[in-house]
Order: sequence, then structure tokens, then C-alpha cells
Amino acid sequence: MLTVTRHENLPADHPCAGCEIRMRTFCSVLDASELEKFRCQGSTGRLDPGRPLFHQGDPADVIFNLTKGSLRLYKLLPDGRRQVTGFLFPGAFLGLAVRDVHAFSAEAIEPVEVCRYSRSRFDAFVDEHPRMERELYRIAAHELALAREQLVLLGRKTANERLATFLLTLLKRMREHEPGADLIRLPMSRLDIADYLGLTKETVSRVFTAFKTTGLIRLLSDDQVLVLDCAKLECVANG
Amino acid sequence: MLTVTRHENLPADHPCAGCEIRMRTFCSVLDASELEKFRCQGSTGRLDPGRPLFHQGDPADVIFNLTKGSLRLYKLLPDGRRQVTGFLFPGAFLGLAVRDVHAFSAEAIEPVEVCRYSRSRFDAFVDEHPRMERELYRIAAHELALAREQLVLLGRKTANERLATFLLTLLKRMREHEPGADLIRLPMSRLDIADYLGLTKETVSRVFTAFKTTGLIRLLSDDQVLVLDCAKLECVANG
DNA sequence: CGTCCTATTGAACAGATTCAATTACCGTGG
DNA sequence: CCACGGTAATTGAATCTGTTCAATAGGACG
Repeated sequence: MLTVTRHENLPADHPCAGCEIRMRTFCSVLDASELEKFRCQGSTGRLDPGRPLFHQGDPADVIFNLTKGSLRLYKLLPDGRRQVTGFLFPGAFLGLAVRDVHAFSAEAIEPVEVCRYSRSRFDAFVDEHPRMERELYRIAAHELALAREQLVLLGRKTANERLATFLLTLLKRMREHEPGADLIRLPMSRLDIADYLGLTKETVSRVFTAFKTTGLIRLLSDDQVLVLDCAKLECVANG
Repeated sequence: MLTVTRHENLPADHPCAGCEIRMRTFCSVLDASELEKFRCQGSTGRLDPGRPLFHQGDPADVIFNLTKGSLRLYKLLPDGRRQVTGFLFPGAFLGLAVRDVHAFSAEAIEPVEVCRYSRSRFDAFVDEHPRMERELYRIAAHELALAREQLVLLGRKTANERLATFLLTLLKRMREHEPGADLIRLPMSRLDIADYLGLTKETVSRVFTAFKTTGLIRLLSDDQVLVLDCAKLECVANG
């Protein structure tokens, strides 16, 4: 979602003080010591894989900074069909719903650590710091652009194109941290990927196999993908 | 997208002065006479059906208030596949891209009238009126929520569910203006609907026929749908 | 009344799903 | 160290939903 940066000015006892990632989103407005003001009591949270951080419909009175692990965000249909709307990685903020309840659920994919902040105190801060509004707007507008790209993927792309696009997005994210990287880690299951791409886990698996066969990727393990031919993958991604 | 309201304080020579709809979005901050400050020279625009207001990639230096008619917003894949990301109706604002170029194209569906405003003057105004930022954020967050609902539709719903959901959305919009209404006008073609719902025009047509056959709707004409059984339509929409 | 465009309908087809079976992997305990 | 059990991933075959391509019908307009 957004690039991250090292933080330098957190109190030593801060739960995030040991982790090297830090949300850059608010950096222009909010440094880490400012952020500190909104910390909740018992501000650190740990989640085992599969555990929910919150569910759709839960009151959105806390905001989170994901400091370790990864999350899936999803919506459910009444009969249980699931659409994963996104994956979050360390550095991401979540819980910034406009409504007072969450519009989707958030679950840990791997062991997760989050920092909790008081929503009401954060809101009050925003009231007093108008430039924060601009930051929030920027974030929402960025997410909106991403969501619309995903509309194109879900509405018009084939299974091959979907998975290729997905892998390239992850690769691009990797390369923001580590230029030239070609190894993608997939903490999420095939089912998660399928529910993100509007496919079934079987189809995702078959497309992985097809990409292996055609020399686009190599699977080092279920969750480690080596991108062998990035250019060709981009061709596949865009039809 | 957003409810509209009458305007009372526009100059008599304003191109929007004759139309009864007005964007309510900025009402808490911006009244119509304020908005007036951002008007461009030759601020009224008219568009014939099928004509573009702007294309993906065009510089986003003007913002528009749609005062008459309707627009489709869409993105294209290199090979011409199209995903319609939304339809806009009178009262809608558009052109508020964060980037300096548009991320999608906008075309008239019916004869359209827009009011043009200077983007740079508007931006300057926003700089001076922090509460505008909040308004912009609210809008973006709302659109984001809608886009995510559409992700569920495209990723996980069947053709029947998609069309039922679409008709209900339009009906709900109608009923905000006119409670109890059961007649939907469809200014867009079957192809537009198909490209919005991730289907083909043939499938859309077939589902319309199926809905007619099962007594859910009646087609008064190609672009007039009478909803006969709203409750049952809702059942279809949610699986 | 004829033309043009859109919508509808039909029939064959295709891509993805479903259901079922097999394989691979990982941690546990003998 | 290896056998075992459980979970996730892969593969196969049949099926199905929606697409594609083609033909027909319907409406608006000159």
C-alpha cells in the first residue's frame, strides 16, 4: 500500500521501537513521537494466523499500525462466498473507517503484531491539524485508484492475466525496498489468492503450474516464487 | 454517488442557474456563490452522446460539475477490453484526481451539460479552507467503499446477482429523490451495463429476459424498467 | 417504407468451477 | 531417524456458467 521507512524518534519502551518499519504516510505531518500521543493502554497486540483483528460490523474505535506479519481484508456474502479486498504488510495503517463500524474484516495470515491507537484521540488530533486531512485524503484517493485497477482485473482479465498482475504487484512492492529483487514471498494461501483474484484455489494452482512450465517463474516452495522472466510476465498481465 | 439539493444563491447568468440540481457535497463548506469563484471562462460545456469529457492520461486541470445527462467512467486494456468503473448523474463532481492526469476516461451517455471550474483555483481555495480537505476525504472514502462493494460483485457474484444488485442500486438512488418510486431509467446501453458488471451484452440481455419471465421486472422500453418485486430482487441480489 | 443501430435469441464453444483423488509438506511422536 | 497424521497444494475429469458467433427482431428516424 505505502512505502515504509525507518523510525528514529520513538520512546525506547514503545512496542514498535524494536521494529524497523514505520508508516511513512503521516511523516510530513506526524512524526513518531506525535503518534505516541494516541497510544492505547496495552497498545501492543499479537495475533495468531487465522485470528481476526476485527470483523465487518465491529465498532471502529481503534486504529492499528501493522508492525509485523500480514493481514487479509475481506468481505463475505451471506452464503459464505468471500472476496478478499486486499493484503496488508508491515507499515500499513488500518481502521481509518469514515463510518463508526468496519466495512470489512481483517485477519492475520501469519503471526501478526500491531500497535493500537485511540481512534477518538486521533480524530481529535486531526481536528486540530488540518494538514492531516490532506494526508488522509491522499491515502483514500490512492486506495481508490488501486481498487479501480482491481475492478479492471476482476471484471475483464483472464485467470492467467490476474495471477500475472498479482505477482507483478508483489514484485513491484518488493523492489521498492530492494531494487532488482526477483524473489516474492507469498504468506497467503492459494485460497486467499483465489479469493483476491476472483478465482478458485484450483485455478490459481493450475496457473502457477502453467507459469512454471512456460519458464516465467520457479516455485522454491509454496510461498516462495522466483520471477524468471519479468518482461514476459508483464506481457501476460496485460493481455 | 451523492445526494443533490436545490441551489438558491447562484448569479442569474450562471450556466447552472437554470438547473435544479446542485452538488451537496461541499454545502457545509462551500455555497454556490463561493463555487462561483472557480468558474472557468466559457464555463459551460455540452457533450453529445458518446463524446468524451476527457480521456485516461489527459491532464486533470479542470474539474467538472455534471448538471445534466449522465456519464460513464471507464478504463481500457491494451486490447480494447473495457471496464466501466461507474456511472455519474446530475450533481456529481468529477476531475478531482490527486494525480495531475486522469486515471480513467469519461464519456457522455446522453446529451450532457457540465460546468467547468479551474482546478488550480479550486486547489488554492482548498489550501485556504482546511475543512474542504475533510470533505474531499469523506467523498474519497465513500467512493472507496462503493468500489469495494463492486469488487465483491465482480469477484464473487453470478450474472443474475450482478444485474439484480445493479438495478437495486439504481432504484435506491431513485428513491432518495422520490421515495417509493419503482421505475428505473437506464440511460446506458446493454453494453455499458455489461462492461460495468463484468459480463457481455448478450448475458445482460438474457438476464433481463429471465427477470421479466420470473415477474421481477417489466421492461416498458429498452431504457425503462419497472420493478415489480423489489423484495425478491433483493433475494436474487444477495445469493 | 427502408435503413441503421441496438437488443434479443439461439447454438456451439471455452474458460473456469466442481468434485474427487493424489501428492507434497511439516510437525509430532515413536 | 523414520513413520504417522493433518493440512495445503496439485492434478484429473466432468460439468456449468457465461462467452462467442450468428441470426432475428424491434425501434427510431429520415
